[in-house]
Amino acid sequence: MPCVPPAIPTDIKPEVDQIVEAILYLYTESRRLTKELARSVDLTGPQLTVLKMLEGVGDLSLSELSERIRAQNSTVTGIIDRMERESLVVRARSNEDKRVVYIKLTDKGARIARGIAIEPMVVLRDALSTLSMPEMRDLLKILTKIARRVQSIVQREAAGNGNKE
Amino acid sequence: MPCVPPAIPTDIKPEVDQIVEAILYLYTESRRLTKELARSVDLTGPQLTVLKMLEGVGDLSLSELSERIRAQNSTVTGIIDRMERESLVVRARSNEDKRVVYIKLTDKGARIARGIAIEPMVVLRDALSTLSMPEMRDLLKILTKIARRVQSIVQREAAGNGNKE
DNA sequence: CCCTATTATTTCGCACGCGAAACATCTGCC
DNA sequence: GGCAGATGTTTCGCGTGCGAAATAATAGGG
Repeated sequence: MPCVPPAIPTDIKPEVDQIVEAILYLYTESRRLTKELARSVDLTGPQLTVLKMLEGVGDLSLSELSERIRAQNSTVTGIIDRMERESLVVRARSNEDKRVVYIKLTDKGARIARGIAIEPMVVLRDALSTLSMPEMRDLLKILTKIARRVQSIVQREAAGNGNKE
Repeated sequence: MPCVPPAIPTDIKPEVDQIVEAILYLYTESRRLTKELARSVDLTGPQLTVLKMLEGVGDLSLSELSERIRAQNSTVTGIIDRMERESLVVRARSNEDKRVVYIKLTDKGARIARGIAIEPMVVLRDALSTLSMPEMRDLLKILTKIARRVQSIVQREAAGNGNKE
């Protein structure tokens, strides 16, 4: 029989399940809606995210972009390929370091970005903004706590995989 | 400047952003980790989810399954194709209604499901279970509130698209 | 200066994930 | 009984999304 370290205590299981369920719902539904809205301006969800990101913070290298939208480089390469095909962005090789590629909005891309009122995860944002300030702070505090805990687990995991001498 | 109907009030924007950021982090990181763990038993993330679901609630039609794992039928068809290829599940046409297909675990599938201690979204579950009971209740209450709000927006959206005559 | 390790990006193969259209079956209504 | 519309599933095409390997360029030690 395999080793089973964590195993969630049964007395809190229902609450945990419900919370997970709620987070899954919020994430998938918001994502779906955003995608649908993006489609009305001929963009995909990730493309909208990239467009808005570049509009907000300016040119980014492909790695910086991947990190910010939480995707692998190989994924972003594909997204940028398709956006370049649509003339929404261009790739510009850096002069200082010829390995890095900067992604820049074209005029067309910038124009479209300006014209779009849709932010990624709109529905979630709208729903959140109906909360009272104390609720919002409570929520943020608890989520931050969970995130820190997840982060520590992730790091431990990563370390475990790395040290395979 | 274009018309921007919803536009989140600027005074709460930073909080909203941080909350969205946190939820995105929790979701993507948990998903990634689960996928990685699933890989150690030669399953993908969705396949693990399906396996555990069938183990927990028994046979399901393809539609029921899609609904429960929050995916389109066409997506689940593909997942089941691959799982059938690996002899983890079988399709069984219903006798009462020959349109519906029941997905059943094979012996092999059931055995593997029993042997796996990994639940979908493990990391998130583990992190959640470190919260105090009041924190958990607060969190659930607020998330439920948000989810209801999202749901009402989604429904309004759906109605708007349906009535197109 | 050169060789090696590192870093940035791309390529490849595969598994989702979706919407639209096709297909099969069922239901109700005549 | 027959047919029109509804329902369950699959097919198709396309866009992510990932990890591993390939490629290109830089940095650092000798």
